[in-house]
Amino acid sequence: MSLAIVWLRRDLRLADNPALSQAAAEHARILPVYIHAPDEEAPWQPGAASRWWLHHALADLGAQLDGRLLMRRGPSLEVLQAVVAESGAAAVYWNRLYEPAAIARDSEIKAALRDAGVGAASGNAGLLFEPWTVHNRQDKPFRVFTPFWKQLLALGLPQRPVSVPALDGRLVTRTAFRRLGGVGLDELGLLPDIPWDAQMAETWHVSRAGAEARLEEFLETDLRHYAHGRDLPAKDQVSRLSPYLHFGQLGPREIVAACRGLRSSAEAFLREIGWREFAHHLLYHFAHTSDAAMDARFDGFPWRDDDAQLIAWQRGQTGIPLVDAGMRQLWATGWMHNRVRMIVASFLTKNLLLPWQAGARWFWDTLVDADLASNSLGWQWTAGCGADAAPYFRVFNPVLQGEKFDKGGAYVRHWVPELRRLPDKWIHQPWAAPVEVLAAAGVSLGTDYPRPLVDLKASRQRALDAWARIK
DNA sequence: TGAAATGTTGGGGCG
DNA sequence: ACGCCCCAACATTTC
Repeated sequence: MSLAIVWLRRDLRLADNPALSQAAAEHARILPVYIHAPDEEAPWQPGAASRWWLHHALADLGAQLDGRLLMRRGPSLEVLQAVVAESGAAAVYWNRLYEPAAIARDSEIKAALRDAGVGAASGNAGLLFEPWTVHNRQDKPFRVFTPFWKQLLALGLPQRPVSVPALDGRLVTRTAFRRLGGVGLDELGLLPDIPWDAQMAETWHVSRAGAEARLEEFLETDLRHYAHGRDLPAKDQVSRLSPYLHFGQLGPREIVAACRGLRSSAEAFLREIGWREFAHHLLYHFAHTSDAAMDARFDGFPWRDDDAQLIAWQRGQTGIPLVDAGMRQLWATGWMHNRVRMIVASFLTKNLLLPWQAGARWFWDTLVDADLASNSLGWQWTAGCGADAAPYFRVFNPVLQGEKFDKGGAYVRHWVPELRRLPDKWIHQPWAAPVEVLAAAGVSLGTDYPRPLVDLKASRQRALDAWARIK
């Protein structure tokens, strides 16, 4: 009976999984394998929040596989070759990753396996379209989102996920599984040494069931108000599906399929799935953009270097309530509302004039949905140096953004409780409040809550002047 | 998927 | 009744 290895990476689901389905179609037995090879992910090794998520996602997938998910650690190729030898597998199946380093590694592995006479096949579980299949009339990759998205719609979004293979009696036998050994999930060291994850566990259900429940709830309740509601961080009428998508507990085809029949109300939401797709296509075609600006003029941009201010931003101690609220939500839950992501990113890159890469790195280390393509695009977009980016002079004013999108300050009050007794009028700019108002609210600036790191008006002007020097 | 500066308009107070 | 000024309110331009 022929046996196939299914090498799982960021496609941690049984449904809509081409590698798994193809392996099951072509072989009598399936051996699912996860390989922990942190060295191969440098310099973008997942941060602590991502590792926390991965741990629970693997635990859940292992349970779905009836305890038969083989885990090993070590260089991917060596491990695969060893498992092939030990199990007598005829072939290895996986779903493609699209980061430059992963592509290089996987190509080598595919070639090496085939050289050794082992079958190797890869499928697509992560994207709606393969990046090399989408191009404009000049046969070049798109650099602007809207025409890119129109093209995807014209091509027709894939509407049908791949069905779940019947795995009954198809998994590697328990005896064979035990003989293969492998390491326990806890031995991968993905969980934090100190228990900072209490609020994370309260916030997230890291499982396939959690992903399905979240998708269903979002489509039933939040989608109706999504076009406007997604702008209100206190209401949080957003999908919160990004971490599930990153680890492949849910696939984009499944989301498109779930939106069928909701056509018009789902339009704005599907557009966001389009941005995710755009990000992956961009990083595929412009491999340097995780580290360097797409707009080469920014190579000479006068970014500042200020560790104290960077740390204040990271810790949510900038003295700008909406910025601090966002940074604290990120630290506590591994996630931040998207509107607030734009605001904190604008503040870092424009008001503080600190490099977008520093912000991207912090997000990388702290987000449960940290994704190299989406993160790079988002930061370059805000910094004004990316493809189809916001113009550099578009500077968010966190006070006005707060008054527009967090009217009443519920979001700020939740994450910056030391300001909760301030009246609405001053909640987004405590530094401007009369002393008696501050006293009545029990706030002493500089003691209970920092004074603003920079003056918003002056720092905005400083950013515009810096931009004038490179344009 | 901005904000601020600048320009225009129109109503009302007033001489 | 009329012209003038002020100033919201809104529109347009600029960064």
